[in-house]
Parts: sequence; structure tokens; C-alpha cells
Amino acid sequence: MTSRAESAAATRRALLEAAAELLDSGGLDAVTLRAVGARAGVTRGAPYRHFLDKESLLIAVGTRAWDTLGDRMQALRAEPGLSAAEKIRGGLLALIDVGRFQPHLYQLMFSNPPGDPTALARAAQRSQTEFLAVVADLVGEQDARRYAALLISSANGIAGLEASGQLADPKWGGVCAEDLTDTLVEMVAATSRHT
Amino acid sequence: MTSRAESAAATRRALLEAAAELLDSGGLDAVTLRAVGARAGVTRGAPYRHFLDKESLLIAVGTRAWDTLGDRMQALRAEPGLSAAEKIRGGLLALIDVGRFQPHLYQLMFSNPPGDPTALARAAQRSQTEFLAVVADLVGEQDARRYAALLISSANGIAGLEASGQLADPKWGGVCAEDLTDTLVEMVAATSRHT
DNA sequence: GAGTTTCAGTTGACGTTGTCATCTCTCTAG
DNA sequence: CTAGAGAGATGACAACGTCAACTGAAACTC
Repeated sequence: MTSRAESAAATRRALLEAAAELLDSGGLDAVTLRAVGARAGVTRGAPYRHFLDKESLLIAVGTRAWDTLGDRMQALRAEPGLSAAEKIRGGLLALIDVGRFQPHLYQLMFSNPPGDPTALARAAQRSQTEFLAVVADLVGEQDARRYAALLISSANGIAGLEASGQLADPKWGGVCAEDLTDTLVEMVAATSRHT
Repeated sequence: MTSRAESAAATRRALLEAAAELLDSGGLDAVTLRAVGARAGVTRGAPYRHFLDKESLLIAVGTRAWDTLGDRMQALRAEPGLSAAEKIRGGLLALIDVGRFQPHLYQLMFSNPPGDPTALARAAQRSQTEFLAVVADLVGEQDARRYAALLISSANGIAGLEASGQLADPKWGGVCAEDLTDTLVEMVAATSRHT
């Protein structure tokens, strides 16, 4: 029926799922190995058969999130009938949406864990490479790197402000993430067109 | 000599200082009430005379950081002989520098604590108001809010990428935070000039 | 198919942490 | 001078991450 390997893979998946759900609903403090195990139907010691560490488990959760975002970027790039600017807008909003609707996961994706500070940066690479390619279609190979870095930074910041609910402050005149993204993309497009 | 109130205020200051130092050197995990107390010359229970909670202590550390940044913004705005663009550049780099040289403090400043999610957002208000005024000098009252939000978001993102060391990746063509900031300010200045 | 190995999962234990209740002692108000 | 307040110390407790030892069933060997 279910071989040992299959069952082990299933619990590993269940552990990741449980950790992601707990992170979403209760923040990082709610992610305890005991709670993760309970939600996955095992006990506190079981995660150590699949992950070196609590930190390793969290890194795996963050990596999975980066992977699905990378898939989305890849699909977006291949989408026909979209201009480069539209693709960029889509990609930025995909990132921003994580910050908006899963703020704790978003924070995890950009945290660099003490044990392996480069782990999540590596996981983010595919997303960023895909995005870089789309930016190159808009502004050319020459300036692509600079503008891609700028755009990702900005999206990152927008998502961060959204995640902490600061954008809702009337101080900013009621702008929303979409407005800022549009302004940003327009600015880059105009600048690169002009030079 | 030293009245009781003075001595109490001194320990409170020492606790804040100790927490900030531990955060800087060892990250959030290094900030335990026992370690903070020891470094401040008291024991683990003493912080509860000055702060409701460990979280309250951390909020106080973050608030103090926002206050000093606010002072810097205020001084920068009042500085004569600087153009609006130069002031904006200075303000953005002031924020970015926190992300670069005190990444853990930076992360704390933008985290919203579960107990009082708006606490740090309130502390950030003065910094943002000062910055908003400088932006208004460049792009006019009309668009100031939108562009200020965009600039702060971008600086936030640049600082975040710097903090996690991702900007150093050759993938981005060796840009540094100053480059991105300059590009950004130029873009905003050009856009607002053109409309 | 019997014996052996492997390995996912459980359980008990330990050190550390945040937090509370209680106690001590010194400064201050009246 | 006395009573109160309040800063700090201390003991205790539950929860946490983590490790060592243990259990049982699947997988392999002959």
C-alpha cells in the first residue's frame, strides 16, 4: 500500500504544510515544533527525522514559497499577448501580494537565518532571474540589471509597508500598492525611453 | 547624591542600551531578558520594573531608533545650501544606512509586534512627516504623498536587500545602494519636471 | 521464510527562556 | 521617627528546542 518512503515523504509534506499554516495564522511565535508536529499528526521529535533543525524547517518553508513565486514569474514571462511593462507589473504585484496577504511568510522569505544566511537568497534566485529577463525586454540588456534591482527593491518596500499596514495611513493620500506599482513602472519606462 | 528616581532612570537607560547592543551584535535571539539584565548590571527580574514585557522593551528600542532617525531628518531639512534633491538623497541614505550597518535594528524598526501592531508605525511618523515635507519641495504638494510613499518604499527595499547582502550579487551588475538611490531620485525629479 | 538491519516515530530528560509571586531593603513622605 | 512605596533579587513554573535511548514495523539478506 504505502511504502515507507511514501509515508515518510507524506509526513514531511504535512510538516511543511502545518508550519506554513501556523506561520500564516499566528506568526512566527506560533510555529513551535510541538504545534507543528501535532498539526501534522506526529509528536515533537518527529521533525528531526526530516529537518536538521527548527531553523532548517523554516528555511524549507521559505524556499517552497520562493519556488512557487518562481513558477508564477516563469509562467508570466511566457504569457503571450502581454507587453513587457504589463509583465513587469504582474511580477511586481505577485511579490507584493505575498506581503499583503501572507505578511509573516513574506518576512520569512526575506530574513536571513543565522545558521545559513545565504539559503533563502539562493532560493530567490530563479524568481529574480525570470524577472530580470522581463525587465531586459523593456529597458534593454544594458540597464536591465540596475533597473531590475531598483524595481525589486521598490516592490519589496511597497510590500513591506503594506504588510505593516502603514500604506493605509491617510498621510500618504490613500495610495494603494497598485497605484505605486503603476507609477514606478511608468517612471522606469519613461526614463529608459528617453535615454 | 543619586536620588531613587535618577537611579531608576539610569537603569532604564542601561537596559535599553544593553538590549540595543545585544541586538546589534547577536541578532534578536541574543536579546534575552537575562542577558540584557546582566549587561545592565541587574538581574532578570529587574526589567519588569521598567517595561511591561520583553516585547515592550523591544518596542522601546525600536522607538528610540526611529526618534534618532527623525532628529536626523529634521536637521537635514533645516540644512541650508542643500537642494531638495540632495536632501531627499540624504534622507534616503540615512534610512538605508541603518539597514546596512544595523540590519537587526532595521528589521526591528519595521516589524509590527503582535501585542501592539501600530506602536512602531506611530514612532516612525515624525521621520516620515519630515521626509514628506522635503519631497513636497521637489515635486509640489500635489504629488508629494504619492512620491514620498514610493521613495520610502524603495529605500526600504534597497536597505532590505543590502541588509541581507543580496545587492552584492554580481547578478545585479555590481550596483550599490548609492547608485540605486541616485537613479531613483533622478527618475522622480525628471518625471515631476516633465508633468 | 527466518533473521537481521534500517529507520520513522515516540518518549524521557535537560538546559534555557519569559513570566509571576514573594521577599528584602533602601529611599522618601508625613 | 515611622510608615509606605517601590526598585531589585530570588524561587518557582510552564513552555520551548534539542538530544539520547527506545520501539516497532518495513526492507533487505541468505
